Amino acid sequence: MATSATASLDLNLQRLKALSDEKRVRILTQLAGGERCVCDLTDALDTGQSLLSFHLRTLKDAGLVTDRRAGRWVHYSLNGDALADLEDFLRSIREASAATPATAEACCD
Amino acid sequence: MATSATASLDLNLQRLKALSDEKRVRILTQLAGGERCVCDLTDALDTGQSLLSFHLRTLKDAGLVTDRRAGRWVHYSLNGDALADLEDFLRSIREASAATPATAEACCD
DNA sequence: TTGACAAATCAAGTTTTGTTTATGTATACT
DNA sequence: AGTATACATAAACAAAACTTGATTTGTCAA
Repeated sequence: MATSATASLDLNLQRLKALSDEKRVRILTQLAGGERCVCDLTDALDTGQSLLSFHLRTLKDAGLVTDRRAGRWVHYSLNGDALADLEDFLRSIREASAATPATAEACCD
Repeated sequence: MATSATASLDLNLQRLKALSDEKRVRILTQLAGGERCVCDLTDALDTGQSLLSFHLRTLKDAGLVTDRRAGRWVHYSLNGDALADLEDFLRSIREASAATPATAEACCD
């Protein structure tokens, strides 16, 4: 068990919601290649600046990305720890499942 | 690298969407405790039967759960492989991120 | 200080998604 | 057969999310 205990169910849910949009997932894969400023992302994702800003805020509120101001530009980068937390959350469900006997309680017999 | 290559980006996205609802996450945590029939889940989640059926279908369409008919009852159980695929997908993004040099290409200097 | 540029915010409109209610289908029991 | 139970589906509605366009904030350069 790693750091998953640090992320509450609500936080994990917020992060899952943040990842439930294609554009936001694409943003993350872009950021996986390193820090990016918004102007680069608008080019890469072919999206309006305002819309991109909206999605970046969603990701930032969920703690999945961080931002850094540099002059006129704002650089975004991926927060790997948040992703790791989410992996741990999913694993905890999966491992609980694996631990249950194959023949679980019959529900209504 | 495990089985993640088997799940396309679209499938991973569909699964992330399926996990972006609190009730559906709670269903999964219930199923982590073993196979459950719908009637048990309605009790556990305090949700109408119809609504539960809707959410179960969403999970099933995403491949996150499987169902098994037994007489009048339908038993649902969690598909651990699908969760594992999702973990691998998140990890692949995270590890790509970790592999990039700390000082990435400056975007607009 | 003025103008230009990068990005965020706001206020709309549109689309998706979740919820409810009613109905349909399948199985079991008598 | 007929009835009851367990679950799925359909339509109508409500709520949330996404998208767009206009405006605002912050920064830099002349």
